[in-house]
Amino acid sequence: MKFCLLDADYSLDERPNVRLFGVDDKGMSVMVLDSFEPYFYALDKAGLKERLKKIKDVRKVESVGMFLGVKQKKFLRIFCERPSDVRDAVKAKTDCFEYSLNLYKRYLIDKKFYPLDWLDVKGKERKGLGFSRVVEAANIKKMPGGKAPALKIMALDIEVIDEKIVMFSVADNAGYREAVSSENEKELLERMREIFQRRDPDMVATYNGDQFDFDVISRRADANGAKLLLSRDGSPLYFRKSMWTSAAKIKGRVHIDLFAFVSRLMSQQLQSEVFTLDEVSRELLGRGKETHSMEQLERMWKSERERMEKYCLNDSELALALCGNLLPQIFALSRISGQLPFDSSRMTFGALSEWYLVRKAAEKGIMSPNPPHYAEAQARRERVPIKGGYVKEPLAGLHSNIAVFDFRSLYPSVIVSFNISPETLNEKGCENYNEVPAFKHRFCKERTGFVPAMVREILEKRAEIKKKLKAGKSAALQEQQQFGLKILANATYGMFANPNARWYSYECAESSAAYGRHYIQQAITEAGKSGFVALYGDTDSLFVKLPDERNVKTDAKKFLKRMNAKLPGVMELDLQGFYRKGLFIPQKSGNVAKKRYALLDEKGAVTVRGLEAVRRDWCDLAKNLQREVIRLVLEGREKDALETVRNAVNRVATRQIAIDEIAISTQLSRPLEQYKTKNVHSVIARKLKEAGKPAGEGTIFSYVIKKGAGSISDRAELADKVGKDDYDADYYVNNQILPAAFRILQTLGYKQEELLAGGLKKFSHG
DNA sequence: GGCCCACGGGG
DNA sequence: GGGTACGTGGGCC
Repeated sequence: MKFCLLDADYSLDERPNVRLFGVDDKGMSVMVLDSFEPYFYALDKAGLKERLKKIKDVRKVESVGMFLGVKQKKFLRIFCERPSDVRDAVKAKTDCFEYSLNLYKRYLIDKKFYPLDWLDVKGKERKGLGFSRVVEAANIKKMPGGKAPALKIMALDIEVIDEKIVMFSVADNAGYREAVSSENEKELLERMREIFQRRDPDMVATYNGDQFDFDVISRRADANGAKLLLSRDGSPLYFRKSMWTSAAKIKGRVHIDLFAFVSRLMSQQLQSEVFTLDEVSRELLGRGKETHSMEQLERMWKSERERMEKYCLNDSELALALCGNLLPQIFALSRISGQLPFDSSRMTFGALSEWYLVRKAAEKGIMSPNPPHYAEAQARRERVPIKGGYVKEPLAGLHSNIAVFDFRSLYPSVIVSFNISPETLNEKGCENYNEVPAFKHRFCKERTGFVPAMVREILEKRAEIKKKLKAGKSAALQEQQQFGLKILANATYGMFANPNARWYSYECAESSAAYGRHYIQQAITEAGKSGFVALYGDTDSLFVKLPDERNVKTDAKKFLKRMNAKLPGVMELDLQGFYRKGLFIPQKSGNVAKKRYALLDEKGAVTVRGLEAVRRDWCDLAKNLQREVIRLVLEGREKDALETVRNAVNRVATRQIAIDEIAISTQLSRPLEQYKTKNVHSVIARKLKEAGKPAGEGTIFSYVIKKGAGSISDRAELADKVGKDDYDADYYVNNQILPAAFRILQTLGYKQEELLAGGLKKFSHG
């Protein structure tokens, strides 16, 4: 039988088994069981073999030669059921390695299987669990090539009112659409189970399902005593928890949380810096969604259920449509890194890079360094922070006719060009070095280090693909591949700097950053010599304009050519784009204004970076106003921007405002007793509790500041209890509207009082 | 000015 | 496999 590999796990039930999940060439669901013995390595020291014989769990020992750093050494490969336990028994006497790899990861690495590979399996076939085909493998081998399989993909979205599920919707790629609502939660969950079993998707897509939908579903199923079997193997929904994330897993189906992927791995590629389903859909699909406040949804639930069902279904449809763009990218990343789509879509850059290196090291007979123990990781964390990229402070204000350059894969090309690797750092006996600017570190030139060799492979593959793309060959697939390669290459610097990483190296990270600073500064200097005004620079990018009205394009191209002739190794400066306008905005505290700007491109699209009034603790009125002001300023309509602000002030003062527009949402992060200071949260939590409403960790509410005496928190009231005549207009003008608008307009030299009609210094309607 | 607490996504 | 991130801003005292 041939099947396409999508997912894997392991069980130790009767004997160690790796379970492979996928679909066959007819799209039928497949589970393959393959026995696989766990093992780990120990440095072969005198007497170790004898001692191992006395340890009960040890089943088999093999001698192998592998590289430890640059030296060939003898190791023992020790087969046993629980590598971590056996390692504890021998670690005092010798160094142990690769004892903490999850069994399915070990298996995929050793077999050289990559996700999305087609595998040919021979063995005993039987029916079982919720799979169309179950095979106990006698032999599995990799097949050449093969297309992506036909997968059943289903998106899911839920609606919650008063912390209870009242509605859910699904949309699958066979055209099935359904929204189900009920006051009876148990019934709702039963319907969900039934739909999962009947539609039987291979993949389930959500938007923030890890932290929200499945978390709520799991808790509500418990609360209702409902058995919620969404999986194929009869196991319950479970969460793979890690430090600050948890990942919802449905055995036999691959749950992809699109938000987890977009916010971790795609964020830099997107124009938007807000990763709401609305914004991401707008950018990737060209269509967004209606957004509603919590209060609006509550009202809809009471009186417009059909409309709410439509709203809910639309969210599932958007998630499904996003799969069209994002799944191929996730698959490309999995094909390159060797990590399962479930994992690769949730990893950080650093983790991806590390697993890629683990795989490559195994291929080359190199022992992977161990991840640090807690104390070691803590010690690494306590070192002086590594000095990061160079930031050229922006010229605050509005500028026209802008060109943006950036180094193509700055850190990867630095790592390759200067051979930055833990083994080449200050290598003894080496006479030919690269010397790091302003540091004493030296990297041997005589032999290519492991990390630079791997990064070079990635960069070369990417260059090859880009060549093919230029030749016009099957663009979509190539685009996805080069995206995956780019992500992986860029991840390496972050891995050097990550205290939890196996190949962590303070010196390598410090050196990469030092070279990076050196070359961006050189680019800034050279741009100046070419007649440009440098507006802003950060780490690997440079924003420039010409001091006069000449068009920037021809000069930019000339400069690029000159600059690239000077750069060493594989380093290269790219033209990122041209912009009609750019607004650089100073920071509130401190005087460095990095990472805060808004750009208007030649097609009229606005990119905003680093502005804070996108958060739910700003009211909608202030958030929308800030966006509008940015857009108007970029379009050269300062007067209109000013007028818009004055209008908003006026509307607040004359109470022509819906409460929804000034409601501020926030979330309780702890139980009432644990609040040390009086603030909006503790005040509202007490009120909720007194009214017998939920007020625990995670409870979200909206509030409005009422007029009257006392502190702001004293005057906070739940939004649905405040009437139009009760809100504090002064607060909303002075603490929400003006700060949001002034943040932008002060860069153009306006004074706060100019935003108020009639030259008032401070707004007060009293 | 120092501390406390929140933001991110979802409803 | 996991021993809460990360940088920043508003409100309280």
